[in-house]
Amino acid sequence: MLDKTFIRENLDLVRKKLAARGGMYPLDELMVADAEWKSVVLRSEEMRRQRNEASEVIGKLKRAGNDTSAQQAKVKEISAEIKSLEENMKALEERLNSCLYSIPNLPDDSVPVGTDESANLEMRRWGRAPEFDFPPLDHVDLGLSLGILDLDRAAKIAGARFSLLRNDGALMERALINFMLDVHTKKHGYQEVLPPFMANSTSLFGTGNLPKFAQDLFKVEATDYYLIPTAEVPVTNIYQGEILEQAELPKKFTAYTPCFRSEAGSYGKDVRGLIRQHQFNKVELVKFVEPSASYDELESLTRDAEDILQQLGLHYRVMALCTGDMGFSSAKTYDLEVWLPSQNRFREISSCSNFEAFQARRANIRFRSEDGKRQYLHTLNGSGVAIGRTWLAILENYQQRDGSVVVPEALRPYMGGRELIKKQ
RNA sequence: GGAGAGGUGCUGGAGUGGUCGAACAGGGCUGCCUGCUAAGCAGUUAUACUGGCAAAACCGGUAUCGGGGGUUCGAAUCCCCCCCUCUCCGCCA
Repeated sequence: MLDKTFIRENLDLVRKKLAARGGMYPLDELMVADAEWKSVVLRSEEMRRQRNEASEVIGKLKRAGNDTSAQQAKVKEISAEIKSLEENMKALEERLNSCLYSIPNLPDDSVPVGTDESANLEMRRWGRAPEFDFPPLDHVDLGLSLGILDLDRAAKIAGARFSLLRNDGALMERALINFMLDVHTKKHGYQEVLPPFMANSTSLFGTGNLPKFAQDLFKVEATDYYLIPTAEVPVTNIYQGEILEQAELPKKFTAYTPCFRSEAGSYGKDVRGLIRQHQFNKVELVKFVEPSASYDELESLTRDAEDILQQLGLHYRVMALCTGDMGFSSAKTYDLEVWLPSQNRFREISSCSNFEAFQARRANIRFRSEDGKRQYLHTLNGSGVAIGRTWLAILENYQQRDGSVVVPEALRPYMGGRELIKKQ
């Protein structure tokens, strides 16, 4: 959510930056509603002032034993008018908020301008694609033949876009979770948290998932609970409504959670395999930082996520998303894309974003600066990294001619020293 | 799920219809005092929106005592609904 006052005072800039994102946003409607709202507020405040004054007089007269029925009748009228003004105000507020809530964050000046992913900018690349002297299989064929992946049974249990891992497949998934958490806590200094896997609508509003993206979420019927689409939601909301001290910043958290996404609107996309699932595991990184530090923190957060891929020896590149390809709440996003031999291209495995104060304003997360002033802090997060996609990337990149898969060295201590996954 | 207790400012904690943005204490800040420390004395100490202003300072207004609604001329205080915390019972991994 943007600051209403900022929009009002920088309308041209806001218009320009939103144009870079593409899409239509109700800026003019917002301004009109805001002006109307203001005039109604002014009137209702004036009426309240009158009521307060008159009521005080009545109190005094009554204590002196005077009759006050005439004054009371008058105040009653005032109250009636206030009530109608308030109804008007509420309607305007709703209109104003629905505009405000539908406007995305403004892209940072350093974000490349463009309408779709073709305008994303490659920042750097690490490692090299493995070369095979045999036709490489994709992770589905590998996983099925190794007996570590069972999609038919998963479909029976739940449906399409679910998976069942078995034996070393399940073990490797668990190993990846532990490996990533260890790296982020021990090497990168993040505090590990294990949050609820469901969150209420207030929390989802705070991160910007609601109200606009309700269709992407699974909601638990007859409750206000949603399955979290990412750990970003519960972890960012840890400090919802709080005021932190400047000295405690930055605060850095890492969390493992499963993630649940309806994937509405992605019918026919990535239907094969584990790339796009209704449920997947992820280790997330979340930071609460001072505004002046947030872009440096985005760089280091991205490096922290990259470190995982480097330790696993997976070839990847870092993309700066362009204005048209960024998520709703983000001011700047780097995607990490890992090499997938079966597709002969890079696929997203992590997304690292600086939200500036966009989420902090929605979730009301502030900090007290050294001069005692309260202001919104900046939030960031990034996948550190997606477990499911790492799992399949390892299968594809480390496959052998005989269909077995070499376990990356960094992962072996987490798999009882196992060096190779063979047919089970 | 049943019964009960409670949710007030940075903290503790008063306050059962008007003079309450809220006693009192603690903490914080400013000044005085002081060889140093401790103590003492005086003052000060919320947030949001909004009017005056180009802006800040400042002055004024409105709102805020878990959230929402109601009663009333007037609500922290009365009534209703909801949320959260605690205790006991039931159920349960």
